[in-house]
Amino acid sequence: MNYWLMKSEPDVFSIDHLRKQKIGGWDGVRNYQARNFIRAMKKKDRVLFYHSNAKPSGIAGIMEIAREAYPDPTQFDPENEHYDPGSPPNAPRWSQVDVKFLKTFRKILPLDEIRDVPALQGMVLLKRGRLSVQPVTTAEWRLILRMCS
DNA sequence: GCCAACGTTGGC
DNA sequence: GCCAACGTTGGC
Repeated sequence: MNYWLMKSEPDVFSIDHLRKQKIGGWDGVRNYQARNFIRAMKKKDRVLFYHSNAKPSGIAGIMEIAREAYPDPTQFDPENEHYDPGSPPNAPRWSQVDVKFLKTFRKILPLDEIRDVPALQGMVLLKRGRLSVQPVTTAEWRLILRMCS
């Protein structure tokens, strides 16, 4: 079992949206490093749902991988804001996964609280602020779940 | 809305 | 292959 963290702006897609629809497609990732993590995800892997550009920004809950990587259709849709005319149809550049809602934390875990926890100083979230899909260690996962459950 | 960080693009 | 210009992310 691997653990991950994925970011979304709640104005666009929040954990409440996912809770209502139960399963959602995580499309629109347009960064190669993030894409490579998407492609490494396995069914049942667990994911922290992070709200970015929020008040406050932080971890809102958890989900799991419901479907492993497949081509993100929005890359071929000229009407879509994530359209990528350079993506070869026979070797699509961008992938997505489907995620399943598991739980909303009673209280969001804000970024500034994460910064205050010594055991979480190594989180990719703190070191690589702009990466929208990133791995989480087992120790980080367990601690965050303990803090938020 | 500002701006720092950083990824991508494209000229050379 | 370098690097300046530019665009995007995301905290504040």
